Amino acid sequence: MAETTRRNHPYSGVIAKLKQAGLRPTRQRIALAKLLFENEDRHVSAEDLHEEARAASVSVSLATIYNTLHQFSELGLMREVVVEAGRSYFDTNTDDHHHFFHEHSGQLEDIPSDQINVAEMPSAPPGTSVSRVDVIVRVSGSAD
Amino acid sequence: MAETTRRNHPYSGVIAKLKQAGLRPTRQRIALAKLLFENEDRHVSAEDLHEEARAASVSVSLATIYNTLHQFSELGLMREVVVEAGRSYFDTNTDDHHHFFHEHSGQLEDIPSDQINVAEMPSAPPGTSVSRVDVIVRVSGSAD
DNA sequence: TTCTCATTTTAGAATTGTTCTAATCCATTG
DNA sequence: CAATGGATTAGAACAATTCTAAAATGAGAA
Ligand SMILES: [Mn+2]
Ligand SMILES: [Mn+2]
Ligand SMILES: [Zn+2]
Ligand SMILES: [Zn+2]
Repeated sequence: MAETTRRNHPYSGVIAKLKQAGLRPTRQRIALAKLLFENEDRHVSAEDLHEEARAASVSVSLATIYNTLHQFSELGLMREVVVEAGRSYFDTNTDDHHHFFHEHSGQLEDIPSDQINVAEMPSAPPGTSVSRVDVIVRVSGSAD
Repeated sequence: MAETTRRNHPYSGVIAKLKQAGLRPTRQRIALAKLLFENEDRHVSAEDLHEEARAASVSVSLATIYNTLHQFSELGLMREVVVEAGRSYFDTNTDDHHHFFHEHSGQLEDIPSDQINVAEMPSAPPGTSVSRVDVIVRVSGSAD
């Protein structure tokens, strides 16, 4: 169905997604959503996406890139991942999963949640509740 | 022995530590090492430590705070922990352990490694080796 | 001791990633 | 269409960190 829809009306996939999330399908949001969601799952920084938009001749300001990434994240369409001080990554994979972080390249790689198992978690400190558990496996090239 | 040494020569503890690490025991490094290592394990940001030094009437520039935290980390005297984009924390606990991150206060709290168990780790991607595994349990106050 | 020199520290400028502002633009609705 | 509230934007502002190059200082030699 998503297939058919996409073939007949090239934009309706992301437009529907945006509307469902309660966001106006503006030119910029549609273009960014296409870049983000009509490909494989990705991990992008704001600059990455800005550059990618430019490369695709989509004119969007950096402020809008940030606005959009934050809105998409708040609405659960994607999520923010922090691995390096001073730079945020945004992840289009919203499934429960973890990450390899390649220290030399700065790339993130998914670890599906069934390939890792965090057991014997201590209980959350009094008065708090767990909002998320992140496992980051930092790897470096063997040549390093 | 550390006890006796410390009683007789108040600075020799950290001085020895610095020398052993191959660092000249300068006034600034001695003062910062005392603040960092002669108390319980801590998680500090550069600004935190700068402020703490000022409070203790130790005159140290912010540049030196950064230099020192990085040197100490590179030499294995402490380690850097990244939980929020845009701010680094430095951890005086060099044991293998993980963290609760209190989202409301920005505080880190240790989880001893025997209280958590990361099992069934996938093997590192070809050509890489694991340099570290970080588990961050993000918690928010139940009132949030 | 004093001298010497490499190491360290420093103030302030520069850089980086991100957020803010307030003017303009545009999607939606009637 | 016209009205209007939300969205976008350029550029300024901001916060954390790094850089620079000049001044200070620790440590060993004389
Ligand atoms: Mn990047
Ligand atoms: Mn702090
Ligand atoms: Zn991911
Ligand atoms: Zn810790």
